Amino acid sequence: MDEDTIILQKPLSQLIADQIKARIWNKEIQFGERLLETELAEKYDVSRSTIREAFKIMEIEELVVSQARKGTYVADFTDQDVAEIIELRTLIEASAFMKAIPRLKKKDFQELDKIMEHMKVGADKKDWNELFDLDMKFHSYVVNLCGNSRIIKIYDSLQVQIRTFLMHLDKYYSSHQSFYDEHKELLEALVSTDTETVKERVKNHIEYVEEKLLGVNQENNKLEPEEV
Amino acid sequence: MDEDTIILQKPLSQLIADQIKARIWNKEIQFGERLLETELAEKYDVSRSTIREAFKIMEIEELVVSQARKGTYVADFTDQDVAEIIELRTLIEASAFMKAIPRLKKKDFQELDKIMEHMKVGADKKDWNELFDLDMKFHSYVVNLCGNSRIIKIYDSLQVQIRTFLMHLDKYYSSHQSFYDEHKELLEALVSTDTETVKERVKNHIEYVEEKLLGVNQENNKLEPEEV
DNA sequence: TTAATGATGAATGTCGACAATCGACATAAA
DNA sequence: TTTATGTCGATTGTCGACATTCATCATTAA
Repeated sequence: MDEDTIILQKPLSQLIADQIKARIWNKEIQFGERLLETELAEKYDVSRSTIREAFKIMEIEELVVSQARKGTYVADFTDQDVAEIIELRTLIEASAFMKAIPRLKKKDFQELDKIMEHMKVGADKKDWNELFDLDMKFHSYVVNLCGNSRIIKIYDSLQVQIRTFLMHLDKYYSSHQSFYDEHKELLEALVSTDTETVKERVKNHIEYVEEKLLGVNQENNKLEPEEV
Repeated sequence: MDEDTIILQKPLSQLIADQIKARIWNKEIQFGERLLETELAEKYDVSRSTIREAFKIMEIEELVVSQARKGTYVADFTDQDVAEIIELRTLIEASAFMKAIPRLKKKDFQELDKIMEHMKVGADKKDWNELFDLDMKFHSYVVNLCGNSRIIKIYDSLQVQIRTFLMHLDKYYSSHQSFYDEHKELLEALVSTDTETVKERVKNHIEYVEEKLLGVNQENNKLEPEEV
């Protein structure tokens, strides 16, 4: 272990789960890779029980999959998985955004504006990592206003999954600037408070992520790939 | 424990989770009740580790909620929770049904017809328990055709939750016969394969469950309550 | 050569015990 | 009486060890 500070209050298993999650994001652990209880227990200097609990936590977040007596594996995001996640996200987010519209107060727009300012900086710095963080913040902020804790929970889980497979791509079919512009348009739709406009823009926005970031449906797409 | 047959192949923790779930359905365990690891370990004659694992399994199904160092509690379905679950179900099911329509084959309709026949028998016997089982089968069958494993998973979890709080009501604002009729109409809509018709009927159907079974929005409802 | 069988090591499932923490009650101070 | 503090039992968190199951590979028979 890097540190042995005595923080606690959170269970060790939760901390371990966070560490493993970070490792996956950093590509130190690959998709589909098997996670061995014994090995990780030794690595983090904790017991196997603790690792097991950490696995369960990550299983709830759908970051790992475990089969009885077959072991625990990091989720493997095939094209099929990505398509499923995006379909579900579209469904959930379009609905949540529409429910959020009438609840948007002045201070909410101020908050969203602030995120957009940071995103502008991130775009100038061409920092995808920061842009993705702000992207998550932006969308989560609106979805959190929908008032349905179960929808919010599912959405959070989807965000983690999306973030995870985005981190594992080695190039994106979009510029940092247009990523910013996309969110700017989405915000303008929200300001209009017109449900149909918002619904359309959310769907377009997610389509954008699918096509321009992931590069799927490239046969219909003439853009030149940009390096990250 | 009732039996000590040596089945296995499934982890003990999974079997324990099933048993506890059954106990909740049978009202032997109340909503919001605290589940003590020690007590259950003794009751089922297993170690606390096993009970802990069972809790995690139920947590994934959202049947229990656990807070670090505060314990694990059976989910408490407040009116707010029920509203959230139904909202989510409407969203998910309407979408899944529409995606399922073009995939419905002859043998699928035969299967659904068979379920309806059983439901007719259940309605004649005025057996809510059986009707609810068949209701779950009917809806799950169609949703399973949608092709998105994540949507199916969420739907399964919702079914379990709905089934759970339905079992805890002591009366329903609907007759067994009209429960059957509702599904008959839903099936006819599917046969028509018209997306808009199906979408409408799914929403009406879930509204029906909400109003006629749960008795919410009774101010707009002149029906006399029927005993179970 | 191929398929079936059996032995061996590795990994998961389960266990009981100890450690850390929480909640409730009793006691004391204001 | 009310609030604060300290003790103690109860409960969860973590641990290391044993039991069971799985996967691999060598061996053997066809």
